[in-house]
Amino acid sequence: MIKMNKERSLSKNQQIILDLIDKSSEPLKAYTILFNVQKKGIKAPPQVYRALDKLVEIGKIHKIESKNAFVACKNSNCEISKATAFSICESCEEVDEVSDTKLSKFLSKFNDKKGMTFKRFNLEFFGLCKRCKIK
Amino acid sequence: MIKMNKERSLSKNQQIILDLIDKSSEPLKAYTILFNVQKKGIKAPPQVYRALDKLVEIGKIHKIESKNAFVACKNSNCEISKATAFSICESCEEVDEVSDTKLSKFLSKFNDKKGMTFKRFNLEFFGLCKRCKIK
DNA sequence: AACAGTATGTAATAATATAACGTTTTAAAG
DNA sequence: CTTTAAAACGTTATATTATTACATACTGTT
Repeated sequence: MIKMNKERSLSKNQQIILDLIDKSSEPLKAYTILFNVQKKGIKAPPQVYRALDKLVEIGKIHKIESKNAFVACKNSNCEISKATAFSICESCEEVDEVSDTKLSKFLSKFNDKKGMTFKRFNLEFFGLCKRCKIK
Repeated sequence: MIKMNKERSLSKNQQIILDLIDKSSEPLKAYTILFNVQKKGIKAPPQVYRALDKLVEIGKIHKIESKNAFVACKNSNCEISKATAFSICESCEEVDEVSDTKLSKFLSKFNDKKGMTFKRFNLEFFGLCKRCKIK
């Protein structure tokens, strides 16, 4: 395995699965991933879930909780994702990562009244995308 | 003229399940609910999921997406929940509904760069609660 | 009473995720 | 180069979460 600069080198299964998610235009579910990588030798759910867990952990992908599906991180230098926001069209199901400095600053600075310390947040917006509004 | 808050009357199963969630101090999962209401005649998953769907729809409960669990809405007059935020302790698993005017205003006003119109959002903060920080 | 909409009960099954095991590979230190 | 510990792997089985499908019953109008 070739070790790149500061880049963490992914294992074989992790790379196969990241490649698949990366080139997908939509969030992929674990079993969709499984079916699509069986020809590459990944045959069982734990192999997929383990790679997904790791990829999430190192910030290469994010889980869309409301859909149990995974998307590649668009912020190429995002290593550990602690501030994620997504827009989800309820009509066409398109999902996009929202990257807005004001938003992430506001939420990262947000302080709980009850004294909790936040390490991480996940925000999901639902609505209609430009195209679906017209229809 | 008095404008009545059109109270929706809940069905039997909906009421049983709402009561259970309401008096719970923690988010409840669908099958935990099922086991706890079997003595009341609710015997199968679809009965639980149908009631949950309806209760979510009318804003009586919220789903904590990252936990596949349900909590009662604390805003007693919240009819249709379109702006939800929760704090989740990663140590003790305590979940609280965050109600902060600034936060909900900021997020409700948030405009997507890509022209999406948002109807609703769900925000989940993760961290350590007061008590767990001390330990 | 007739109708539409909502809710119910039930069986079967689909979809999502993890446990538990032993083995192999990797990276780094001696 | 060998040792070693951590990480990743492969495999089987099973746990957990959620839905489909269909028949029946209840509720509130007209």
